Amino acid sequence: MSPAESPGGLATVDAARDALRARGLRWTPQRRVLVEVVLAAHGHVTGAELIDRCRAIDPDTTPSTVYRTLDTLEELGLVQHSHGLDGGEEYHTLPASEHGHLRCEGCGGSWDIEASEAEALTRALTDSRGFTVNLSHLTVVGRCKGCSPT
Amino acid sequence: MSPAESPGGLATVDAARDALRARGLRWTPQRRVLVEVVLAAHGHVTGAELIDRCRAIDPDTTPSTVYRTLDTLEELGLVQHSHGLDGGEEYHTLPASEHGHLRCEGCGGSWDIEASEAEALTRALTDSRGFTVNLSHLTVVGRCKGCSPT
DNA sequence: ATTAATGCAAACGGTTTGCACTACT
DNA sequence: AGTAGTGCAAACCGTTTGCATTAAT
Repeated sequence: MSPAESPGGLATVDAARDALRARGLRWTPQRRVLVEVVLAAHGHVTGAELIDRCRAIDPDTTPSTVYRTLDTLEELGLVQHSHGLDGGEEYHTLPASEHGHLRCEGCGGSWDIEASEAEALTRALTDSRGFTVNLSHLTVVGRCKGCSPT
Repeated sequence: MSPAESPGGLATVDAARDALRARGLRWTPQRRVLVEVVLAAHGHVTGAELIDRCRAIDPDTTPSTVYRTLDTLEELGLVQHSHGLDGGEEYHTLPASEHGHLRCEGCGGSWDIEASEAEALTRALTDSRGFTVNLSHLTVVGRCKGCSPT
């Protein structure tokens, strides 16, 4: 058995390799590069960004391979995507705890919103409408302290 | 003077015409069509959608004109855009009150979130981080009552 | 040997641009 | 007459696809 059943996140390169192989999928150099890049980013990155960073490691990186692998990783629950300020897709590793994102329109900064922080909202919506919030898809846009409207 | 100073929203075709002319901008047939369509939609519509609906009225509608006019209308504060489930741009008229959106991943349904409903969240973020939420850019994704995970 | 995955190149969809022309004021 | 706005066509960007080839198992 593995050291510990990961709660779903992409914790290490080895975990990704194991997860893929466990499903009869293959572990390739290209996938290794992408997984490394995704892990190193531990934030929110667009597909195009990921391609660039992969190319920094392997200049021969191909878009189709990256996108296809991202799809695969998402199916395995190792990464997830949401949408950024410009509406573009953004990928991020699935961390131990589900969380939302905070984006500043001024500086472009990004922070996590913990479940506890969003609880007031999620509970309000559940109570009043029976609506279940997908926290990891939640992006709150606005202005951070430093970029506040004077 | 106008009947009533609109609080910013796009209420009628005439209001749009007046707002444009007040800035030395022009009122054209194409703009009239788009404004009619946007008003009729009173929901969230993508740019592509708007183009289609405009074409239903005027088959000669051109994408560039629509997008350019949407930009103009947004500058005037008559419409605003946010992002949908797929990350695509969605336009909507600026209603009297600022509000967020609720989107169901299951059925694609869309509802408004009133300021009061989101207040718990906005206040929490303001208090703890000095972050000012842009409510009209807020889209909460999840599952509605009917589409709830069994 | 099997078949998953890659690389290429082309297509895609929505949006944006440059430029000459049109038409609102 | 003056200039904002239009229409066209081409470019753009990130993403997706088909297909023949390569390589992990």
